[in-house]
Amino acid sequence: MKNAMTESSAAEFLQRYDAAHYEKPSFTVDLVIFTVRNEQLHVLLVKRAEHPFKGGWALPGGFLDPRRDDSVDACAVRKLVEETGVSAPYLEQLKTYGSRDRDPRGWIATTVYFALMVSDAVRLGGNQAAACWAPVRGDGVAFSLAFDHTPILADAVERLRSKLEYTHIAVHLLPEEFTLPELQRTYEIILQQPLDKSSFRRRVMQADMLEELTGRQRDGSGRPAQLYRFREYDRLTFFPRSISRHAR
Amino acid sequence: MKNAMTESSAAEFLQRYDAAHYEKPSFTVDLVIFTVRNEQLHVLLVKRAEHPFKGGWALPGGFLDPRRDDSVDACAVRKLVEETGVSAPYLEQLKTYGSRDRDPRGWIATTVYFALMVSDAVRLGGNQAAACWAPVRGDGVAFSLAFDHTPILADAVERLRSKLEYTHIAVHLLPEEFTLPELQRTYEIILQQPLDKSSFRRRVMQADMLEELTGRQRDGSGRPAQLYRFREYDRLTFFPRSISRHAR
DNA sequence: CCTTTTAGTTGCTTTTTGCAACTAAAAGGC
DNA sequence: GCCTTTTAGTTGCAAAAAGCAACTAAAAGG
Repeated sequence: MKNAMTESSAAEFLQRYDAAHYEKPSFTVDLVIFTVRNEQLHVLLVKRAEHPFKGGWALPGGFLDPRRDDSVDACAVRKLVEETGVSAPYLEQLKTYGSRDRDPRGWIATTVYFALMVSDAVRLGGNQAAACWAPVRGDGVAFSLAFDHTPILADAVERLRSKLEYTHIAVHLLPEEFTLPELQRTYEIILQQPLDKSSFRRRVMQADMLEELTGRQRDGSGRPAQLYRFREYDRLTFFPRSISRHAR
Repeated sequence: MKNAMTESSAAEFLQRYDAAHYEKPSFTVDLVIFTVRNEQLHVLLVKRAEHPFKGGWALPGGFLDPRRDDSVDACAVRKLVEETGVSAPYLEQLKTYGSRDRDPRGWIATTVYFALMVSDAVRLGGNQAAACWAPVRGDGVAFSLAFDHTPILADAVERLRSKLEYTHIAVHLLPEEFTLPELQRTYEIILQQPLDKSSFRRRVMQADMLEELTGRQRDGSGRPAQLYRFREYDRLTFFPRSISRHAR
């Protein structure tokens, strides 16, 4: 685009670049994978097979490999598949944490993603490591985690609750077909407060995001519930107003 | 904490770690610095002094230096001061972008922060490089930017608008003392739509975040306006409902 | 066929918002 | 001085939205 001289000096610069490169921090990607089972929010943890924190529980993740991973997002997807066998749930970048002290191996930055999935869909331990679903109480799990994973998990839980207030993401915690009472229960479990049935239904129906599966119902111990499917799995839609504030 | 054998094997592991380390991507921190001046949202851009994209406009930023920077956040603060001379405005992490292609020098990840500041407070060009405030129209600036900075800027603008909908962050674009019409104007400029005066004031006053500076007023061409100060500069508070949706 | 259980609706009250008209306090022209 | 213009700030009411509770609906089980 520019003249020949600029082009050649750019080429020279790039050639010399390797020699002059900055000292680099290490770079990892970690995952906070949420699911709801047994009426409780759970997070996926793995037992560390190596030092540091060998034998301790941690968020799944690991080093980004510039040869295999085309991008940070691709690395997150790769680790998600390795860990759960699931390829396309809801996956969103949370935040990047990096400092000199957070890992005894040195200056390491980690980009953390959070994922939502249906617990049945997951096949644990594909990565050879011991893994478990740990119930989330308050803003974390009952036991301590490796590295700075406890505050990271707390951030993820806060983000999840906050996004639940004004978006539809909870549908990603349910199978493709679900009922309105199931969806409401999911919100209640994560927000930790009961919601009014009629207000909840009004809100969801007005958002016009659900498609009624005509004639399909789910049986239970009472009247069968109508099944629905989420209309646009990719687009994230917003409620004009937060969902709790005035719970019942 | 564990037994001696575990301790010694951990020490050994850490000693051997350097040899076995992964190939690392390079790591930079970039800034999207917003201000409002002349009734328009502006973003700070710098002219690149070196290849690649030498002479082109880009978001300010650069390589993280593990020897100087204790953390990614600290690196962002350092670059903010280098670029603007301002140390403590509103600074929030936006997102991390990283891939093989986004920079001709190779696999580089960048963590992008976005900052809000009062335009008068800024002293440009402390970093020797040419810098300018570029007006934001729609979701970006009128000319093309280096690297993938155009979509990054679009993400930042979207995040700014979205946060304005349900938080108080606009106060950080104004000097410490400001009037309600000034605050409303700031919202209108960024959201690109007129807001109803009475609804706006009700909303802000109910949030109870402003402190009236009794007896202090700002003169203009009409009735003088009451001056206020934001009460809690650190805490971010939420409106229970988004601000636009039904504009006037 | 009566009770229990859960789903789903309806109607009314309360709260919140949108809107427009109103008052208030200054400046400037005449 | 007073009238017009300009911008700040308030008030009152209609419309919309949400909370709440009582209602109907559809199944299962004894």
